[in-house]
Parts: sequence; structure tokens; C-alpha cells
Amino acid sequence: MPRTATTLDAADTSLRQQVYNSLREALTSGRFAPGQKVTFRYVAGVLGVSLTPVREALRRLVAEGAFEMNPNRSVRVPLMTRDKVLELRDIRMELEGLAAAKAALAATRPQTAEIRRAAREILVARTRGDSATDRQKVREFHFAVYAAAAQPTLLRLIEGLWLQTGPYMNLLYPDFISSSRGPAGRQRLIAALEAGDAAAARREMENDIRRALSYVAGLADENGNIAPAVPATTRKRRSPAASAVFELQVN
Amino acid sequence: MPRTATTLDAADTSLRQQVYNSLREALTSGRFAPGQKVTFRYVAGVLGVSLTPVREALRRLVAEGAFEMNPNRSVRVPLMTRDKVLELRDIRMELEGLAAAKAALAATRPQTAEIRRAAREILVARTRGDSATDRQKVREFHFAVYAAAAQPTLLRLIEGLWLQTGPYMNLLYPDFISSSRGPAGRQRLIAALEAGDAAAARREMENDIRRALSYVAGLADENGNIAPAVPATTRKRRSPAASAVFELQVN
DNA sequence: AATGCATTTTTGTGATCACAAATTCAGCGC
DNA sequence: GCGCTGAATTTGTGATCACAAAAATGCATT
Repeated sequence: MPRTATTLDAADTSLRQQVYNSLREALTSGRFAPGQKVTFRYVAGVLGVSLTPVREALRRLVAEGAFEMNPNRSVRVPLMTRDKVLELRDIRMELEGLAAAKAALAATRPQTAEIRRAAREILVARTRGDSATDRQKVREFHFAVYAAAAQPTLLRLIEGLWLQTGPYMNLLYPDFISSSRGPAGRQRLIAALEAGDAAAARREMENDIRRALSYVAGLADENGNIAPAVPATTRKRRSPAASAVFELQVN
Repeated sequence: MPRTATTLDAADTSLRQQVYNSLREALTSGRFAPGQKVTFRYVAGVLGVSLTPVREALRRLVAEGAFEMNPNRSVRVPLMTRDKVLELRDIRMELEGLAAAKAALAATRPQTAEIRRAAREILVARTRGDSATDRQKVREFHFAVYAAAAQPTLLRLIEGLWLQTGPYMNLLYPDFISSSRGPAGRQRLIAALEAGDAAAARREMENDIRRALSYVAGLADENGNIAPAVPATTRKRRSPAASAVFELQVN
């Protein structure tokens, strides 16, 4: 099972960290709907902990931009707009392009092997039509490159950015794959990494991100909104199979 | 009095936010020594609040990289190393270069006027030898440019990066000014902004950051450490003029 | 039926408490 | 002196409580 947390807060066993991991997991795998309101007590109830660790985890995610806070102090999953996607696109092109360039200069043999492996597994999943593992493997491929850059602060920033685009990429991924000409680009990226060609690696990475997020931006409606927003709230869920939206234990 | 918080969480009156602002203020104005340990109860005591808001504020700052957390769960001001400075330099060149480029395309007349004003005030402070306001005005100049870019997520990221370099820039600023040839670069940047020349604006911004942080990196000792680290701890401060390190009220 | 208002419920905030892990300190033996 | 081991203190964590702001609900009037 691939680890979701890529940073060094791995060995943190605090409840707060576990709640953080759970929420992050739920967010990137699309168990929260964009625009959905998330209350502290709801999360605490689902995860079976008190408010304290939930507050700290949620506040951290708000600080990272994964959730947003209304002026009236309620937390919700951010809605995506065309402008926001384009801003994220340009930022990600810079930072992930930089990471690719650094990776070209610093990647070790086992690291490039790992990158190659991820690229292969993307193809396998894609030919199978398994878009869930496809997406997961694309993530692994990218972060294998970023890890090879050996820049901890940069990695942390990139993770934060993925957290913001994550829920929507998940939502829109099936559509996106069909329009993709990814494999060739990834091969060129790998070649650049192994040749130590930083400029080429950066260029390939930038192109990949530009293509993906420009596509997402193109899905906006006339108001600039993306993915209509199911403004589901989490409260009053008296129905039998209660919380199908966000089921997860702390463990 | 210039506002420290540039983002939109301005109207937040919660204690947590006030503690966050206080800590941030104290950090950027150098009232914490690099490597200094910061305990929750100490901060709570100084600011006269309970642990709850202090925990949330400090955790957010840890998430932003302004403080760091030991494996043994204690919070301290990060020590700076050459590698970290160089990493921050490259990241900042990308992001602040991007912001300058966007500003060249989007800046309004009043915004460029504000930028010009800040540039003038830097010169005034510098001829006076007033390095404190000098540094403050440099900050205002930069953030006036970034604000003109009108990219909220980008602005937030840049603020986080300044928070990480902040304490050290403060510490090292007097040395730095003497070696500076800043004014000409700023004039060229302003010209590029007013001409709508995004590439030139980016280039000038990148050069400015490269020069500043390369200089800081050059101050590292043979172990790669910067600014010897006064490993002062905050506890057991029974001496009369007790906490001169971090004096501040909440409001 | 729609609207305005008062009441009830929900929800975030901050303080406090209990507890365990970590740190510091004291005293001992070498 | 120096290092080690015990107790004593400090410190972060999580749970709980009280409270006020916000949201939802019920009800009366038009």
C-alpha cells in the first residue's frame, strides 16, 4: 500500500497527525464533495476522537489551502474556479519544473529506476482502463521525481499544491485521460533525467502540468466555476447507512 | 503603521489569530533567536492566554515552516544552513519571479505608484543609515509588487517563504546593505512593470533574490551553519528583566 | 403560500484538567 | 571531577466544559 504522506512527519503517532492523515486521504481520494461543509464535531464523531485533535488537524489543512474557512468561521471544501486553476497551473509549472530540473542533476540510479517503474505501472493501469490506480501511479511517478530532487522545502510546497488540486483532479480524471498524450512526454522526461539535462527535464515537466491544468480550466462554465458543486452538508444525516461520504477509522 | 498580515485573514479577531500575528511579528522582527526553544506555556504566559489558542497558532507556524518541531515534540526556531538558504533562494526566484511577471501584466496605476513610493522610502531610510526601516520598506516594496500580481495563492506561498528567511535576513541585514547595489535594479524593475514587460520584470526580480540569498549563503561556516545559534531556552528565566526576548501583548 | 420574528439547536472558541512522555535535577558511586 | 540512576519537574496531548455567535426551526401574521 503506497504511503500518502511523503514528508518526514512519518513517525508522528499523535492523534492530531492521524486525523490529519485521514482527512488528507479522504480529500485526495474524493470522499469530500467540493463546497461541502465540514464541522469539527462531525469529523470527531466519525473518527471517534475529541474535538481537540480535529481542530488542530483541520486548521492545519485550512492553512495549507486544502480547506477554506468562511468569514462566519465554518470550514468547507473549496470550490474551484477557472482563475484559481490557472493560478495553480502557473505556480505548479514553476515549482515542479524546478524540482524536475534539480532531479536531473541529483537523481541516483535507484531513484531513476523507481521513476521508470512508476511510468511502467501507469501504462499497465491505463491499458486496463483502471483509472483509480492510473491516477495513483501518476502521483507516484511525479513524487518519485520530486523526491529525487532532494529539496525538502520544495517537496512540502508541492505536496500542498497537489492537495489543492487533488479533489478536482480525482473528479475529472477519467475525462482527462482520453485526451492525454502522456506516455511520450514521460519517456522524454525520464531520458532528460538520466542524461542530467536539467533544462529538458524542466521543459517536459512544465508541458505536462500545463496540458493537464489547462484542460481542467477549460471545463469551467460561463461563470468560471468548475464541477457544479454539490453543496451537501454533513449535518442531519439520520439516514441508515449514515456517513458514506467520509468513512474512515483513525488506526 | 504598516500591516504585517498581507493576506485576507485580516478581519479575524479570534485569540488564535492574534497569537499567530504576535508570534509572526516577533519572529520577523528578530525577537526570537535561531535555535531557541519555544514552549506553549511560555508563550501563553507572556501573552496572557490559555494554551488552546497558543497551540493552534504555533502548530500553524510549524506547518508553514516558521518554526520546527523536534521528534521529541518540542518547538523551536529553525536553524539556518547553507543548503536550506540555497533551496529557499531557488524557490523564491521562481515564485517571486512569477509574481513580478504577472504584476507587469496586471499592475494598475495606483499600484505602480505605491511601488514607486516604497522604492523612494527605501532610499530615504538608507541614506539615513536607518537599517530597521530600510528593511521594513524593502519588504513593503516587494509585497507591493506581489500584491499587484493579484494571485492570492501565490501571495500566500511567498509570505510563507519570507517567514522562513525573515529572522535571518533581519539578523544579517546591516552587513548586507553595504554590499548592495539595489537601487538600480529596483528602478529597472519598476520600468519593466510600467512597460508591461513581464520577462524583464521577472529577470530583475530573480536577480535581486539571487544576489541577496547567495550573499547569505556565503556567510555559512565550514559546517554549513549560518548565524552561530544562540541556543537560548525560554525556561527558568528568573532574572529581573525577565523576558526581553519576546515581549508583546495580544491586542 | 410567503414573510418576519422569537426560540431552539448547532457549532466554533477558549479555558481547564488529567495524564504520560520527556527533561531536568540530585545524589551517589567510581 | 565524571558518569550514572533515581526522583521531581516540566511540557505536550487529548478530553471535557461553559459560553457566545451563528444557523435552523417553528409559528404567527398578512
